[in-house]
Amino acid sequence: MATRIFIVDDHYMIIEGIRSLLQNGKGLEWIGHAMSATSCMAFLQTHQPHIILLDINLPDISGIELCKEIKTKYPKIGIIGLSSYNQQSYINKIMDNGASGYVLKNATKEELLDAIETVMDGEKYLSEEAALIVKKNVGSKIPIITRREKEVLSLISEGLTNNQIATKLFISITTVDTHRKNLLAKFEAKNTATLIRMATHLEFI
Amino acid sequence: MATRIFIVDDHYMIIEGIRSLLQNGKGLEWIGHAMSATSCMAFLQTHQPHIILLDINLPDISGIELCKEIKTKYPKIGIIGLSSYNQQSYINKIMDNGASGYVLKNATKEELLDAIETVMDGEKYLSEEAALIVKKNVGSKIPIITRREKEVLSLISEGLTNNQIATKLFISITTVDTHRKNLLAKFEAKNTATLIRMATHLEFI
DNA sequence: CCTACAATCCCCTAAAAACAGGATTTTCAT
DNA sequence: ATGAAAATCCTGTTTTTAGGGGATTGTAGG
Repeated sequence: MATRIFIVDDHYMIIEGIRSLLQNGKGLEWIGHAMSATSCMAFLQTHQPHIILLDINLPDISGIELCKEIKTKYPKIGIIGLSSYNQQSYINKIMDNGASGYVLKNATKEELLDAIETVMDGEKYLSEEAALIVKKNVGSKIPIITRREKEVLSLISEGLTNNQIATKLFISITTVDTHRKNLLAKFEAKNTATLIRMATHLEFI
Repeated sequence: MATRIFIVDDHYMIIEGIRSLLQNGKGLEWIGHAMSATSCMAFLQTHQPHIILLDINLPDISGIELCKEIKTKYPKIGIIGLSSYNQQSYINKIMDNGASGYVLKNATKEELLDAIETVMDGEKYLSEEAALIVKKNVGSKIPIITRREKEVLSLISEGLTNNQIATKLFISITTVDTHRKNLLAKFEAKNTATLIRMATHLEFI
C-alpha cells in the first residue's frame, strides 16, 4: 500500500515544490493539500493520510497548535514539521506536541524522502540542520510562555501600557504587571527593551 | 526567443516549486538556480538571464544588497523580489534598489507568470498582496536617524538604562534622554516597546 | 556669512515600569 | 481528588520614562 501524503502550507510555491519533489518517490501517494488549519481539519474528516507535512507558520492558527489538535483526534497520523527558518524554539515545541519529524524547507529531496520513510517506520526524524540547531542551542533555553503571557507580550510590543492592556483584556493592572514580571523573568530580560528585542528575535512576535 | 529565467533562493522546495510552476509556461526557459549570492554572481559571469527571481532572505548577503549589485553590473536584467512574508520595509527597499517587481511566495502560478510578463514588457509589477501592503503603508516612512541616535538605539535595545548609556558614551543623562526623545519622535513610537519593535522590524538593530 | 543640523546640556512633572513581597482561584492532567 | 501550573489580584517602594519646556556648541554647505 502506498504511503498517503498530505501537506499543509500556505505557500503555493512550497506545495508545488514538495509535490514535484515527491512525484518520483516510490510508494508515495499525494492525496492533496490544505492552505489553512481549518481546511486541513475539514479534509481529515473524510481522508486518512499516513503522513502530514505541516508548515509551522500558518495564517489562522500556529502549526504547533494544529499539530496538537491533529494528534489528539488522529493519533496514528505521522506529522513532519516544516519550517523556512532555523526557528530554534519551534523545533522543540512541535516535537513536544506530537510531531515525529522536522525538516527545513531547504531540505533536499533525499532528506525529505528519508524523513517520510523514517517516520513511517515509527521513528523520529530531525533533518541535519535541525539536529545541529538543537545541539547548538542546548543550554540557551527558549522560554516557554503561556497563552496569556503571549497575549500580554504582543500587546506590550504594540505600545500599550499596563493600564491599556488591563482595560483591553478585562483584567486588573496588577495582573498585567505580574504577567509582565513573569515575562521578564522567563526571558531573563532586564527591561522591556530587551524583552521585546529577544521576543522578536525568537519570533514570539 | 524564450525568456530566460534564473532563480536565487536558498530553499530547495521553493526552487522546485517555481520550476514546476513555470514548466508549462510558454516562452519561458529555465536556465538554472543559485542558492547563495556568491554562486549567483558566479553564474552571471557566463550566463545572461532576462529575469532573475530573487529571494530577499539569503544566507550570505541580503537579497537587497545582491539586487543592487546585479543591477550595477547587469542593468538589463529584470529582477523580481520574492519573499515569504509581507515584509513591508523590504518591498520598498528592494524596489528602491532596482528591482522591477515583487511577488510573495504564496503567489499563484498566474500571478508569477503575470509578473514575469509585466517585467519583460519593461513595467513594474507588485503582487496583489504586496500592493495592498504598500498602499496601507503610504506615509509610514522609514525614519532617518543619525549615527549617535543609532548608537543609543542599539544600547537601549541591549537593556541599558539612560544612566548606563550616558556612562558608556561619556555623555550626560539628559543628552541620552534627548536622543531617546528624538528616536521616539522619528519612529512615531509611543514608548520604548514600540520603538524597539519597529526598529527591529525595520532592521535598524 | 548664515543657516541647518547634529550633538550636547539643563529643568521640570506626571505617569509608568521595575522590583519585592505576598495570596487566591481556576484549570487541567495524572 | 489532588497537586501543579496558570491566571488572577493585592500592597508597597524605587527607578525610569514620557513629554513639555529651552539653550549652547561645532560643523558642513549654500
